[in-house]
Amino acid sequence: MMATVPMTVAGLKKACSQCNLLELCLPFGMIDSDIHRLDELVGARRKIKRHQPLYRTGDLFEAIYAIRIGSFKTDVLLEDGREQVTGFQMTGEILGLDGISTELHSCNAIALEDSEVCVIPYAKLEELARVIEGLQHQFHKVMSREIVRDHGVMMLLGSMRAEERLAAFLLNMSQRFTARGFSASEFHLRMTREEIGSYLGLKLETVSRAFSRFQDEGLVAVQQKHIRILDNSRLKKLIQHQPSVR
Amino acid sequence: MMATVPMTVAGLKKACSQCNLLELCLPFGMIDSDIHRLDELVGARRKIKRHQPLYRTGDLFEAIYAIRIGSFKTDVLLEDGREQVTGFQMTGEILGLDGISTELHSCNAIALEDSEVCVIPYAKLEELARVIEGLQHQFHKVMSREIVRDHGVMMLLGSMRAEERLAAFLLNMSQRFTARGFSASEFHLRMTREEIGSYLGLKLETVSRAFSRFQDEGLVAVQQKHIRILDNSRLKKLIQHQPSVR
DNA sequence: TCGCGCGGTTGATCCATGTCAACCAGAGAG
DNA sequence: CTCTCTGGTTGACATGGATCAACCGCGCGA
Repeated sequence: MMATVPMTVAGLKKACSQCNLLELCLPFGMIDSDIHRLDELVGARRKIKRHQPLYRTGDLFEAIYAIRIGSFKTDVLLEDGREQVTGFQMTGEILGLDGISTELHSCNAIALEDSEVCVIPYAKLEELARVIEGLQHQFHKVMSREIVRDHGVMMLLGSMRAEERLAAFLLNMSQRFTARGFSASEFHLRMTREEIGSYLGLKLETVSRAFSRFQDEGLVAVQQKHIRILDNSRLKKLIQHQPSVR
Repeated sequence: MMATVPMTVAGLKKACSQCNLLELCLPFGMIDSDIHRLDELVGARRKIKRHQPLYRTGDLFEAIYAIRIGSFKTDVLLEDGREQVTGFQMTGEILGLDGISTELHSCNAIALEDSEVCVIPYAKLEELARVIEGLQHQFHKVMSREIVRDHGVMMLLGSMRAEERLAAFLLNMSQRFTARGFSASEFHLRMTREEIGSYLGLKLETVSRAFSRFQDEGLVAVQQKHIRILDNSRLKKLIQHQPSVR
């Protein structure tokens, strides 16, 4: 059983230019001729089984990863066992940026379902970014977007109440599913209540109760991991309506 | 009254190579000959008065900034007035990375005291990064470090209790003062209790009470914004000792 | 097909932190 | 030197979410 499945060179030569995730992934916004030059960038593909790590805290950093199939969570563990989920990633999104700063990964990336990633050797990426302006710029955008996203999560964790957090989470998921051509109003969550809770800074019971309340209020229909958003606009209002009128 | 104070070309030509913040700032780790080439990068310097913004949410992104003198906070505002401080920045640290992704700044950067920054035009930075490998790499490291730092804050906000958060905050400040050649155990905070609270996801009263409790316990001596750390190791233990033994 | 176990839901109670309010101290203005 | 204002401290009380515990039901393996 190999965890890593290198592909033939022939199979890889067309990695990016033929990929249907182009719109979401690193090559976004690049001109066609440059995208063809990207094909040499992707070193291999790697399949990761559900619950298996793509990388772990402390692993040597050598590559970043673009998700082709499936989804992941990233988390940070404290010595005493506490876990903080720092993000959920879906197809087209980039994993591993945390490793650049120290050459060691600073979090764990765990597959939420059987998944597959493109391995992008970091040295080669830097090299190519020096000659393909579009790649350089897009890569910087991807990192910056991650920083902005993190600020959003801080906002969530620092200033919002439980139901606001869950509403924001659902709307964010919905928006990302939409961007991938799936339904905005009906989707399947790949993570457990506990993982959602860890991400949102809540206990799983609180997440569960918030789901139930949303259901009672007719905002969403919840059946385990299957979510149907019934009242998008009321959900949106929930987020930025101050709770106490003072 | 000009907010922006462009310097003479002569004054700028030596911007980075003569700067004593070299060890902390963008040029870190670069070889001497490259650092000299950096001198052309810094476009101007800008002085910012206490409480004034370096940039605001929605401002067009054109440059990143390296802090020469002083300190800043960055924050995100919600429509209903809630504020989340996303970070405090000191000399040598880089501001503005949030703007790359959308070409618009996505947070406010406010001076906590009279400060001065080096303006680094982003277009020029990308251009130089394509020819100076060391600059490219260091720039990526800076962005990655920001992402890792953000994950740490999420950990704080998502999984730690009030006193743990404050302890982590104090230790982080101490470590950063040390890196700048100041005392590790005695320093002056530039931000208010409310700003600390916003950063840590707490109300100012809770911050104040935690300070008082630390003082009672002999961990630190607090006099308004002046902090003296008396028992570093006990402070450290506070962070990762699970509170409930179950 | 049945039984087991994990993930999810719900209820009762507790507690950390928020809220509201009073007061205090130092800094800056007149 | 005093007044005032802003930031900080402290106390009393309220509450959102955590904790603990019971139970439920779906999916998987035997």
